[in-house]
Amino acid sequence: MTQLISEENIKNERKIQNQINESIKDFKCFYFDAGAGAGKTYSLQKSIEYILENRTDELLSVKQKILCITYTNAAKNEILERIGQNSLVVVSTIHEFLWGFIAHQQPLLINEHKKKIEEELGKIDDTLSEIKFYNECDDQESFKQIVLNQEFLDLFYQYYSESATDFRDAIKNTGKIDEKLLSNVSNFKKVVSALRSEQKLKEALSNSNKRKCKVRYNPTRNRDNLSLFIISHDTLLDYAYSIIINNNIVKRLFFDKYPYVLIDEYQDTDRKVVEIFNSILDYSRERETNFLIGYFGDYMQNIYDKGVGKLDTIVEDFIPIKKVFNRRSSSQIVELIERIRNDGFGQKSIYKNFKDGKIQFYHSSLELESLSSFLSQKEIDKDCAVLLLKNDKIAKEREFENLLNKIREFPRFSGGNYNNVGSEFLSNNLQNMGWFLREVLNFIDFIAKVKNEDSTVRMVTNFIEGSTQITYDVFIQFIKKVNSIKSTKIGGYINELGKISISNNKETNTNFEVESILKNIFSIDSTNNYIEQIKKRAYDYFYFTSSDTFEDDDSNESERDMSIINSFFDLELKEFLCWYEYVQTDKKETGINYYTLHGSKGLEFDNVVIVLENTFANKKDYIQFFFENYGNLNFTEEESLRFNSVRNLLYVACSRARKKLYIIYISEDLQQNERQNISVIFEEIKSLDPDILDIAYDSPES
DNA sequence: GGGAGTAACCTTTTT
DNA sequence: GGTTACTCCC
Repeated sequence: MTQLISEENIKNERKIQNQINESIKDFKCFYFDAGAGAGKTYSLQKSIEYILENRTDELLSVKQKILCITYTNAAKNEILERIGQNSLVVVSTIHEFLWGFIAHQQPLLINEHKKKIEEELGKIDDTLSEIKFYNECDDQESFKQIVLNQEFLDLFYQYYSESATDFRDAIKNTGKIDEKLLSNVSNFKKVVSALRSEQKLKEALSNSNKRKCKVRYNPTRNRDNLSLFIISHDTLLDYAYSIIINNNIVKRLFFDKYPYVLIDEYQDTDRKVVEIFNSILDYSRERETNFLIGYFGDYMQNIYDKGVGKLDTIVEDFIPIKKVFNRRSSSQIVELIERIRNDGFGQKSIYKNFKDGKIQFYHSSLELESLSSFLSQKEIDKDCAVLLLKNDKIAKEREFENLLNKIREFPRFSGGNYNNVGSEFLSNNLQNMGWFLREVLNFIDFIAKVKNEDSTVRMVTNFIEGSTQITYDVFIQFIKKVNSIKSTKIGGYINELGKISISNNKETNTNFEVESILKNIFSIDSTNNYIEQIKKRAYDYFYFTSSDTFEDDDSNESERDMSIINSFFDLELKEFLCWYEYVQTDKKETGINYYTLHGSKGLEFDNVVIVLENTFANKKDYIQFFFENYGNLNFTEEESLRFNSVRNLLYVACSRARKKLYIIYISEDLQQNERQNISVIFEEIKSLDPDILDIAYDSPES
């Protein structure tokens, strides 16, 4: 059934776009708020097209461009796809753009960098002064000399991650450190690390005036390395902010070049970015130059801490434009998400007749034993997404749990590097994937293609050097041999694969080396003992924590503890295949898509199943807090932040559904007010507990 | 019982 | 890396 839009709503929608167009025409800055599924990106696209239709000649004659800022590369690509290539439109992520804009201002950047280093040195000073033993140290200078000695540091970092006792013993055995300084190991570590960075930063500072010194932006790693003049995302914004705010010439360069700036998903952009644009706008007004800023977004979908969220108090004189129509969902869903946001935004379905949606809320007092039996019971198998809070649970459902847990044992993913799991292992952006894991993924890609009967010959032979010369006979022989590999473990599998030999007596010039596959994928050079070489690479990757203390890794190779590496290669190949399936994020029309609630942002499905649980974000009542406090108006600032973050996440997740939405809430028992509020939002509460009749949970009225 | 030190545990996502 | 949970000792 096609959904129908009334004449009136078609008109209403057009009116909204006209409002935007008028603002653009008159250079009146605006912010456009539209709910989930309203078609924000479409409005943005139309706005760009409007400018192109009316101002192309003008832009061309003064060599100006339209600037469209997005938050993610994915969004950037989508917009580029929609508007097509056009030299008058620059579409860019905010970081990419700002870096392009200030990268060549090296003197200014170096200046910022020096300030940043000074700041950092100040922080180090504070840290040191807070630690008692160092403060009371009679001779700090000689202590410094002892611990900053390279040999000492080598030992220090070698034992850094060992238990406190082992670490203490190792340091004690050098005979250089008085035992009483080691009574608190973590403080000792803190002091030595602080002194080490202090030394490096001071060195960097004294080098900063050299000509070759350049500040560089590294977008692939979210960490500054100030002593090497490398900055990352947040620091880039800091520098850009300072440079632009304080330089009218730079501001003028900006608005002379880009008279129209449109910003997508404004709620996610950093507050500093808004302030940068505000300062440019102020100066353009001073100079009486036309300059337009338009924000497009939905503050209710701000689910990351850094985003600016609501704009009204930051851009007070901007025209607010709002769209209440929802183009995605059935009226049931639209009404539900309106209740979740509960701020009177007034969303409504744009359709006359899209009223066959369905919402069911289930409570379960125990963790679900089998999600799949729930799914099959509900007979949802098409265009469906299951949304879970944690990556752990996704790994479990997708059956690569052991792989995930093994990964977390390595230094690269444990301790302070805990967050690397997300970016380097679970990232659906292959560019961000860790280098060794990318090799593994590549290998799995090869296996998957060999195993898949639908693969073309080309898809498989792409992995083989000199593959153009392979005869069909040889190819079939090869596939057969690969498919008869017995080992179910990845290490064993690689081993057997490396041993495959293809008899090739017909054509002497056919150059087919099975080993070239492994050589290519894992960038190894010698021709034997593949698995050992690959394990060596694995070690280099998994044990390199990049905390810039492990610059050289020619640590005694014979001393390397390979036990975890070995158990990594003892994992079932199947787990790797499941992981591979998961990170290939292509949405499946049939079958079930798994995402985190966060990761579902921007997507849509006919059917959505959301599993909610309370242990999340270091809380034991993450979801409960929202249900208990729904409608509460007396929040402290902290409570309000907490409440909003759950609300926004639920809003994002629930608004993915077009037709059917199932919520499964896992919570030991429901409090009275919690139950009441859930009933207000979702109406009926059903129980998934086997021994409880549904009726016991019906809403109070019934 | 409390304080100090250590070990264990942890949310998501993007740039 | 930051917070919570445990353990040890006085």
